[in-house]
Amino acid sequence: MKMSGGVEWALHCCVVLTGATEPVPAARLAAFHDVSPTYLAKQLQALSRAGLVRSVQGQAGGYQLTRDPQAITVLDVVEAVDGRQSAFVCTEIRQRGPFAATPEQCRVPCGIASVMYDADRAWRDSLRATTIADLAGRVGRDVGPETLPRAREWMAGRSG
Amino acid sequence: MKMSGGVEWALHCCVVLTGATEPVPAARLAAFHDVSPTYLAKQLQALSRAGLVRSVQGQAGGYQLTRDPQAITVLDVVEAVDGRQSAFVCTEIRQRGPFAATPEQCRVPCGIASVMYDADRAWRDSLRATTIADLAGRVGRDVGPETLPRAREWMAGRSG
DNA sequence: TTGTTTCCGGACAGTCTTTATCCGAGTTGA
DNA sequence: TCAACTCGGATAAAGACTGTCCGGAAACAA
Ligand code: SF4
Ligand code: SF4
Repeated sequence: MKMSGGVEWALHCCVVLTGATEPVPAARLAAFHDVSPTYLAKQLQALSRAGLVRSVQGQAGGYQLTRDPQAITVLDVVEAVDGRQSAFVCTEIRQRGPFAATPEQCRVPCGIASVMYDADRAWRDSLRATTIADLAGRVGRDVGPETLPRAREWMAGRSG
Repeated sequence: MKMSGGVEWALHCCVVLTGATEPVPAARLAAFHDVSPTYLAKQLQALSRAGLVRSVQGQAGGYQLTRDPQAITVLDVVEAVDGRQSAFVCTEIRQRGPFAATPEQCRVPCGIASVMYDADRAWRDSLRATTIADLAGRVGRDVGPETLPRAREWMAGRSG
């Protein structure tokens, strides 16, 4: 029951991209967070596949958000990186053993699976309620008002 | 983001133990579900450590619930087997890189972590809303009214 | 055109958690 | 007393996650 650590990286990258006006290279994002550049690239590719960020190739290329930060939820990022399926996977053990249920009795998910899926839905609903814009606003408030412009400037610059 | 498969086994065992009047050996429970006896034993040990079931040793030993099934929630079982900590673990990457936050700024969890913890709380609340008794009732309804007494009889018997 | 910068995708080790198994300690019942 | 049966924790095998690498393709500048 452990979520992929890359989710945290991806969320941080999305927040940082909120304040960027030009495409930001993956290497720059990795240097900003001091994490493995190659592994972060993998997470960014997942985001790109999900359509959350657009990848611009070429000399001034990099990544940028495809839509308004207000239209991207935390759930979108989590599902893009960590997968879309429920944490609970039913092994259908009720169809095994001496008192196995018949396949016709297993048309509908049993009570155990239902409870698990309901909980998973509640989890996802909670994540869907917050957008990247909300996160960016809160992070900006936490870190102080003068840091964000400096970070934005560092992103645009050549070396840091 | 995958939950331990043993959670499903443990929940099934708790439901089965609902209708047992004497201690049921782990081997019997394993045979009932046709799963690895030794590995199931490990899950039962976790349940025992959490105080959900009582282990009776000796010749007629086995496992039995410690309290009323109505007083055991699904969350209790999940936390006993799969652990009690949140799926999201913060790596504190905000303290790394050229724009690292100072430790005094990191007294409180940031917005990203807060959202994750809130979602985790919603998940746990949802699991806490259902008890083992509810599950047993629903499973009994799904599987038909005549199966449960037969299963109970099989549990008490010697071989089968 | 040519060269540089950048992303993309898959193939490849290292590391950690999950899965599965074994044998000894302890208890019950005869 | 004795024997049989049980749980319990320590011990290997398997798989998933983490991290790395390289060749290819696309865009831009000279
Ligand atoms: S009873 Fe529910 S949890 Fe168990 S195998 Fe069937 S669907 Fe899965
Ligand atoms: S900003 Fe939040 S998620 Fe990121 S390292 Fe800090 S506490 Fe963790």
